[in-house]
Amino acid sequence: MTETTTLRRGEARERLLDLAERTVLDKGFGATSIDELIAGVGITKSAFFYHFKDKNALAQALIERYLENDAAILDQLFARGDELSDDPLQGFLIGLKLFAETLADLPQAHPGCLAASFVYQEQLFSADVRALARAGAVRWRARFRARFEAIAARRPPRIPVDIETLADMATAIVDGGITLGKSMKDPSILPAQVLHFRNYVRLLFDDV
Amino acid sequence: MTETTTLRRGEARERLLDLAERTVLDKGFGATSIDELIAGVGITKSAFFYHFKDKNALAQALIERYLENDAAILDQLFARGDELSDDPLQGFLIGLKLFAETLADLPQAHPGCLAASFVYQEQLFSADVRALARAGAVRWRARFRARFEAIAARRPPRIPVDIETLADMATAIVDGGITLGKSMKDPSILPAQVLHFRNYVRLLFDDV
DNA sequence: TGTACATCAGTGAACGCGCGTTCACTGATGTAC
DNA sequence: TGTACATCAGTGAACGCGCGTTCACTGATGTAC
Repeated sequence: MTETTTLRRGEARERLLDLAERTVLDKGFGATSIDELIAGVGITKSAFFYHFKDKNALAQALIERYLENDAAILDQLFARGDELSDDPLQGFLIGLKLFAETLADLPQAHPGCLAASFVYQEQLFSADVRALARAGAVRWRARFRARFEAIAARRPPRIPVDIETLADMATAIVDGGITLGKSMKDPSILPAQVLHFRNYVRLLFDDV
Repeated sequence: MTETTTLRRGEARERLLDLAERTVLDKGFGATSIDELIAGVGITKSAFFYHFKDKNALAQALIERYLENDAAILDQLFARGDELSDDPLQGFLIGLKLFAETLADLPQAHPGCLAASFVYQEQLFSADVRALARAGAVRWRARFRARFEAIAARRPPRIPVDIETLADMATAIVDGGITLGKSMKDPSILPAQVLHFRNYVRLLFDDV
């Protein structure tokens, strides 16, 4: 496969991003060298610098793509949940279940959370990239917060809870589940954690 | 402060570990150079290699020390919880509250989870170090699993849950809470997440 | 339809720097008798 | 208490390699007229 095949327009860039994402999740951004990326894609180093002005620009493109992608997935799953129930709580519980199932159906373990992997390498990145990574967490918070406010407006929780930190729990449990699953090399950990979070929401807001 | 002061026996090694831990949590193991560590401690590079046969030996010492340390803290807090109540559930709930308070009282944000930071840099470490990091998660699982089994033996949970994944939830929420807190630069996130986990345990096993 | 030009997607060679690691050597401290 | 020796905790200089980055240049593709 050292064979050089001609790439379609824009394809080299996509391939660089794909390979970089996998590699960064595997060994971190700092340990991912431009040399190994270009070797994997089959272009020269100068071609890399044609697509990205420096290594930080790669990080930026990587995280933008990652955040857009997971926002789209969550939008889709929770929209489907709301199609199946008019009640905001039930729709949300369905969405969470769909999310857990989606994660469980992934052929191999979820490769990792790119944003989380950046958190532990902060000093490697420019301020823009760090701001972008933080914006990811802020978006998750806003998404779940809005939902929990709608749920709590209909029915108060069984015990008093703070809505914002409850929203953050979604982020924390997904990130923690990914990390633990990666550490234990057990792909079933992440979906199981999502279902525990779902249980907690049920116990808080549902009659059970 | 470039002043060279004589170090007590074994002190240079400790200082290397202290500085290395902070630096690794800040920017990752790969991005932490031996040069900056020795500059910070005030010894030469050769002295570093006197204390650690190579950089991986530093990683090994770092994670061993970290795991011992957090096991000791948890032992102490949950032992105190059990002193204050004979019921395994109540003792555990007290322990979790003490844990959240301890985290909240830290002067600055919890600097990070060393084991988690290693997960995203796997390829940098020898197999021994990777095994050691994984052993940390296994120990947390065993600790919480034993406790939940004792709790469930007295009183069944309100809804059926798997004990092992519930035990893992402690690890996931702490790790996720640390990462999110670090990302948002908000030290209150981690203790709040621990308290949500505590709520979940209460809702599962307590009359509320 | 043909031609001129702009843009796209690269090539190839060189660069300097920082990194982890090695090696021969050394002064201070601790221990045995 | 004195001396011999071992161990501890380093020093200083050199190493080669891989890294990200720069620069001048180029062939293929797309667009305007």
